[in-house]
Amino acid sequence: MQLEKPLHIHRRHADASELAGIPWLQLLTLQERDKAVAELRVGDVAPGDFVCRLGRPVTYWFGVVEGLLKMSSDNDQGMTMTYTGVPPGGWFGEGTVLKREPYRYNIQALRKSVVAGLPVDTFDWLLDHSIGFNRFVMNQLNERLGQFIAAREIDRLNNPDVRVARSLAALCNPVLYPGVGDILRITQQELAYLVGLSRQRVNEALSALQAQGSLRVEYGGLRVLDLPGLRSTVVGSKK
DNA sequence: TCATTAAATTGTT
DNA sequence: AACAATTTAATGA
Repeated sequence: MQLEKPLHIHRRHADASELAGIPWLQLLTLQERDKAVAELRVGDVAPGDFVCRLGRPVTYWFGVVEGLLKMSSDNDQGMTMTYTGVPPGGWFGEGTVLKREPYRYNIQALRKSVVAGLPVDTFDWLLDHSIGFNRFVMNQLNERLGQFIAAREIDRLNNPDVRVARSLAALCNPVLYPGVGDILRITQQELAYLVGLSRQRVNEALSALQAQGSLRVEYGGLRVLDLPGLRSTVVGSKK
C-alpha cells in the first residue's frame, strides 16, 4: 500500500498569503482573529504524507491552503476506498473535533501541499466565543451533508463521463472549497485516482465535457465554465 | 532576464 | 501500458 510517513507536520506560522487562503478567518472579530492566527500552524506535506490517520486522537482541525488531499478509509479487508479529494480552501473534521473522537478516516496528500491546522482547544474556544465561526462551521456541516449524499449517487453511476462531471462539480463546491475559484488545479492522473478510472478514460471524459462547453482542459488543471451544467450532466449531454 | 535542460503533464495508440 | 508532443519549472550565465 502506502509508505508510513511522519504524521505531525505543524511547523511554522502562516504568512500573509497563506492566511488569505483561510476562509473563516475573515468572519472573526479582530480579537478572535488574533488569537486564531497565533495558534494556527502551517506545514508542507509531500505526496503520500498522511495529514491525519484513522483512529488517531484528534489534535487539529485541518484545512488545505494549497495543493490537493485525499480523504479515504480502509475497510476491514484492508481495501482502501477513496471518499473525496480536498482542494484548497477546504477544512475538514469538524465532527470529530467537536466530539473529540478519533479520526474516522485518513487524509493523505495527493501532491505537494500546504496544510494548516488549528489546535482543538482553539477550535473549542472559537466555538464558545465567535458568532462568525459558529456560522461557518454550521454552514460547513450542512454543505458537507449534501456532498455525502451526492457522493453516494456518484458511486452508483456507471457512466464514466457522468461520474467525472459530478466529481468535478463536487470539487468545485464554492462553499466547501472557496479556494478553488474557476480554475481547479488537478491533473488528469489525480482525477483518475479520485474517481477510480483510468487516466485515458478521464481524458476522454474531459474532452467530452469540453465539447459540451462545461469546462476547458488546461495544462495541470481545468477551467470550469458551467458548474450547474456539470452537476446536471446526464449520459450523452446536459439535462 | 534569457536560453538551455530537466521534469511533469497531456494526447494518442 | 507505452510513446511522442507539449507545457512548465529549474538552472545557470
